[in-house]
Amino acid sequence: MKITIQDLADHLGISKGTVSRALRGYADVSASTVERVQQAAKELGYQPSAVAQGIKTGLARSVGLILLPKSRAASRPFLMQFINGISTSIAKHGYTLTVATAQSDAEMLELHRDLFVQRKVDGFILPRTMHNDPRIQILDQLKAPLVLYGQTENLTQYSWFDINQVECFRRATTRLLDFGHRHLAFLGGDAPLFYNSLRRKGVEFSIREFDQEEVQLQVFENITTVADGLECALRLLQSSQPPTGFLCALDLSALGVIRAIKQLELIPGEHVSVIGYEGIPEGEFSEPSLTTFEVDQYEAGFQCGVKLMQLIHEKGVKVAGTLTMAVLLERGSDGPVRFNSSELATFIRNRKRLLSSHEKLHRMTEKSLRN
Amino acid sequence: MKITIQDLADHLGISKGTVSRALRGYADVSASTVERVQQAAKELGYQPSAVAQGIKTGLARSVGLILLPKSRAASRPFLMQFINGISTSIAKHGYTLTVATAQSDAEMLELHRDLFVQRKVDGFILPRTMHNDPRIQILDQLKAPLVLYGQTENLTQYSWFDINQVECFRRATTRLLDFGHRHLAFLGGDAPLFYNSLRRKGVEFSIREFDQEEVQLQVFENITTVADGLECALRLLQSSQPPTGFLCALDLSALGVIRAIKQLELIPGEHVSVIGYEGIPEGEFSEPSLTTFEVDQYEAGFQCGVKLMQLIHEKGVKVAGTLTMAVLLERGSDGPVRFNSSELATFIRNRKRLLSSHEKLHRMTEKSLRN
DNA sequence: AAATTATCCGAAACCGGTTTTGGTAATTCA
DNA sequence: TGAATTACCAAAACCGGTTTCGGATAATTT
Repeated sequence: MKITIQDLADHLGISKGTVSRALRGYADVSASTVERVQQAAKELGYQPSAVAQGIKTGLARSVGLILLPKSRAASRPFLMQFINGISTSIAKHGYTLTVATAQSDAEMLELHRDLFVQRKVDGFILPRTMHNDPRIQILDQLKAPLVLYGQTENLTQYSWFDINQVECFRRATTRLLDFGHRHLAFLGGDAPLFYNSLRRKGVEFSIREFDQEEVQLQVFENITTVADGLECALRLLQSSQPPTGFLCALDLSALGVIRAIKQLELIPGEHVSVIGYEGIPEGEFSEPSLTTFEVDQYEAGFQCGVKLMQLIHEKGVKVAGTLTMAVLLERGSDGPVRFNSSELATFIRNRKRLLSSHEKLHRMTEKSLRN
Repeated sequence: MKITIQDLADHLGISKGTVSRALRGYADVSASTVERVQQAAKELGYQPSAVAQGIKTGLARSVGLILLPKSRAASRPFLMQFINGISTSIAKHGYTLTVATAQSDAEMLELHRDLFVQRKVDGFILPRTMHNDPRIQILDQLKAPLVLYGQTENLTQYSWFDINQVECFRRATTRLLDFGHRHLAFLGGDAPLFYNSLRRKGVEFSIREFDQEEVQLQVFENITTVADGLECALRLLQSSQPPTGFLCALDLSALGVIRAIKQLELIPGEHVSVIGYEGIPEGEFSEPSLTTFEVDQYEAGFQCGVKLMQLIHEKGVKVAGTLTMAVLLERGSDGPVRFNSSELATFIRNRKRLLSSHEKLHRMTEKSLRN
């Protein structure tokens, strides 16, 4: 059924070794033979079996990406373009992407080991790096090539790609400070993941740089969904010292904050400012649209793929990290401070008290409009 | 470095053939030898190379899934759980998932052929089936096992899995008709994809079933994003015969419709009803929350994986299709009709005229509240 | 014209497994 | 006790490629 190199050799009346050397571009094959072989290969639709090639070369020509779908909220938006980027860059080397999912941390580690030991993949891309990432320890032991998407401890030993998240959050924070905000809240994401400390560090760095004792910062962690952000912001805004500016580690939580602000009948971007991070599509359609840093996930995947190909093919290549910037999308969810924290607290309290009468009024105008 | 079957055989002082037969469970190996081999394999961490196995068995033990990221909007939400489902079901057979992306339709076809001819995958899962899907033609030619996620022409020849979308949209439509709606709009999705005709068929079926000449249906196609839905609904609602009920092939467009309704200062679920399909997370957090059919993408992927494993392993197995239902999430975006189409048109016209004065009034109350 | 060197290709070894074949020793049966 | 099985395993063939080795022929040099 499927045509093999032997079939091709028989068809041409030459040995299969010569066919192989012709197709691999060895010098000791005459130009005319190379021509004939290539021609026949195309005609008969011959392509060497990757499996058979792999046995001699020791390479599976595949790259592993293992996902943990339980952390659904955070990994959903970035996935498609990230996969696209990896796939596109490694395709140039004849590589494909092997994607597997694990239901637990333990299973994830096993999967990494098994996939490499069984030679189903030649290396890994590790997204969502953790503090003292256990995946790295295992793969180091196996001497498996790996590229990190994100940073971690002992970075000089690895190839990695990341957005300069410290700088992003430094800029975001400085932006709010320049707008006159003095009471800020940082809603962090998944605590065990390395990105979280980086983003927080950026916020703290900016405040220290600002050199003002008067700045108040409240820090929270594990705010990863819209619901989390909504709940957290509702609570904070109704406290006695509400923040007037929210720095959110994730767009999803920022959308929740915006929702909370609107629920309290305040105007996001006027009464309270919000800045997110990641650039998910929903942010564009939110009202007001979300000011955020847009991360190019395609590019991230692409670069990770390039680095992994280097590690696998260019022996003795030095590992290297790359840090790029995300683009700040200045949209509608932030702006100059209108109230300071105390004024905001009063405003919210009053508004709350008047809410019932306001509702009545609103219903009245509604009724009058209908008729 | 990596331990081979020969290493293991040498270590045990037996031939590699016996090691292989012991591990593969052949009967002509003594129980004690099997025991010794398994023990040693575990101790030395030996796992057979999938590449080397594949050369003799002819199987790569991988399944192909090729994505077209340009159709970003529609494929984004379902991806993660779908991949998870496939990966989980095929893992039981030692299979992994090979994911590749194509930038064009032509490249997609090439990729299918190449991956199979190079024996990088043993079969394919084809999501987002099209009318006269060209992928199927190519794979049929190669006699490549395939499973469709979705339906198409000549279905009896293939294994497939799908949601009964005709029934979903029949129910959705009947629901709106029962609510008293008589002017409906169907916002279809990607026209070349097969699902689109199915969903439309469900709508038309319900209306025919209802046996009323008085029902008005407007049909649109290629409404695939929030922006599309917003634009289309804005236009329709401001026409002389606006629909009071929207049936959306995709949640994303339904969210756009909701936005349009709110932009016209109408209340979704009261003045105008909207029903979506797919059950994306955003629908839960929309205001009002979106009435929609929740599709279990994990289950879909899982079943596709199961069917493909059957095709590959159980020779002579009959192809089979499976049709399941999605769950209707009765949420806030639909309800009993308040105005008929003409009344709604008048209402919208009046409201528009009064909008400026309303705005003034609103700003006044706003000001009064602030002080 | 003989010696040397290039050119080109067939033959064979090899990669790491699986599967078949065949032979020896132990067991069962007559 | 001898013949026929049976149990077990080593050896070898094989899968479809790659790569090494060596030899034949043609081209060049002396």
